[in-house]
Amino acid sequence: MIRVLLADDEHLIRGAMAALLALEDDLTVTAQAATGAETLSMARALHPDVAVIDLQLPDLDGVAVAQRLHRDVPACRTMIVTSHGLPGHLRRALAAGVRGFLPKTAAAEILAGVIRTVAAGGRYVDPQLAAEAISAGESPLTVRETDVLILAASGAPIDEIARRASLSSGTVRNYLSAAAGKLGAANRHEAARLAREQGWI
Amino acid sequence: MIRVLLADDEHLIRGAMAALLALEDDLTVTAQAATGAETLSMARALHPDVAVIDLQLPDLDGVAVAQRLHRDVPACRTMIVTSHGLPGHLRRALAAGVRGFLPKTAAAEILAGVIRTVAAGGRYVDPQLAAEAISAGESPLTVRETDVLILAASGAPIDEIARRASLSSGTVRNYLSAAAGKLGAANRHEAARLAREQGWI
DNA sequence: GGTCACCGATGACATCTGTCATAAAGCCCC
DNA sequence: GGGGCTTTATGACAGATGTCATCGGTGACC
Repeated sequence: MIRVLLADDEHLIRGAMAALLALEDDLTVTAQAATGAETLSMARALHPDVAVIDLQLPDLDGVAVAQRLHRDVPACRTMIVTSHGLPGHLRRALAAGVRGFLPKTAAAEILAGVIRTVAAGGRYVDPQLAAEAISAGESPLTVRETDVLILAASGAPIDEIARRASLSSGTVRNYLSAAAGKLGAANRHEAARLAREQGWI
Repeated sequence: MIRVLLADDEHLIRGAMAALLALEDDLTVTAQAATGAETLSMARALHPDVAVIDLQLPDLDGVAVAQRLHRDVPACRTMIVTSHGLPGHLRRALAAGVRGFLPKTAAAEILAGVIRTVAAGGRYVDPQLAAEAISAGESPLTVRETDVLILAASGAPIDEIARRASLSSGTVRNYLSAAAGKLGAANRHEAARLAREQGWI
C-alpha cells in the first residue's frame, strides 16, 4: 500500500483529490495539509511514501517544501501539482529533486499512475510542459536583474524599488533597462509580465 | 436524483470533483465540460438540474456562461466555483443570477450540500467572501476607465493602449490618471494591480 | 596575468507619463 | 431647462523613466 500525503491550500480541491485517490486499491491518503509548515510536520511524523504538493501554498513555495522534505524525510518522494504550467517552475522543481510534475489540466485518470511511478522511484513530467520547458530555455536574467524585476512587478515606482533593494535609483534603472532589453519588452512592466509568464520571477 | 454538469478546464480537478460527488447517493454527474462552449452545448442537450462552473474557462468567463445558460436552459440552476475569491467576481455573479458561489478554499464536505441547496432553488454564498464583498463596495471606476485599465494591465505603453482603444493618447492618460487617483495608486501599473486584486478588472 | 561577466554607481539626454485646466458633446434626472 | 456625470479631446508642465556611455570593484576561468 502506497501512503500518500496531499498538500493543497484549496480545501475543496484537496478533498476532491482524496476522493479520487480513494478509488484506488493500492493507494491511501494518510494525511492532508493546507500549508508548507503543516506538510513538513505531518511528513516528519508519518513518513508517507509520496507527497503530492501544490505549487502555490500560502506560506512556502511548493518547491521549497519539497526541498526541505528531501532533507528531513529522505525516503519520501515528492511530486508537484500546479494550476499554472510554467516552464520555469518545472525547471526549478526538477533541480530541487522533485520526481513528478503534473499540471492540473492533465487527465484525472493519470494521477494515480504517476503516484505509483514516483513511489517506485521513477519520474514523470507532463510531456507538453516538458517540450515547452526545453524550447523556452532558461531565464536570460542575472540574479540581481531578477531581484529587481520581482520588486518592479508590484507596480511600484523606481524610487521605492531602489529603497527596497538598497540600491541607487540609477542602478535600478540600469537593471530594469537591461532586463527589458533581454526580454524584448517596451518597459519594465511588460518585462515583468513576460517574465511571470515564463515562470522566471 | 439531482443531475449535475461539471465545467472546469482543469481536467484533474474536474475528475476529482466528479469522484467526490460520486460518493453522494442523490447526485449524479451527467456531463463534464472543459470550455464555455462545451458547457452550453451539453446543457442544451442534457438539461441538467445544476451546472457547477469554474470562473476561469479558456474561452468564456464563468459568469458569462451562466448568463447564457439562464437564457437558453432556464430550468438549469447555476453555481460558480473559483480559485480566486475576489469580491468583484461575487458581485458580478450574483447580478447574473448565479445562485451559488464557492471559493475552492471552502471545505470539500459542503460542496454536495450547496448543490442540493441550489437545486432546490435556494442560494449559497461563502460567508467570508460575502463579508468582503460588502465591505469592499463596488468599483469606483467608470466604464471607460475600466476598459482602459484592462488594456494597461498588460504593461503596454500609452500609445499602444490608445491605439487599441481607438482613443487619443491624451485621453488615455486622463483616464489612467483618474483611475490611479480613485484607487490611491502612484501610477497606472499599481492601479491595475489593485483593481485586479478587487476583481474589478 | 588577461579576459569576461556581474555588480553597483554616476551623468546626460530624450522621451514617456502623470497632472491639471479647460472645453464640447451627449445623456440622465429632477 | 439646468445640473451633474461621462466621454473625448487639447495644451502645458514637471517629474519619472528608458537608454547609453563610462567607471571601479570582484570573482571565475583559461
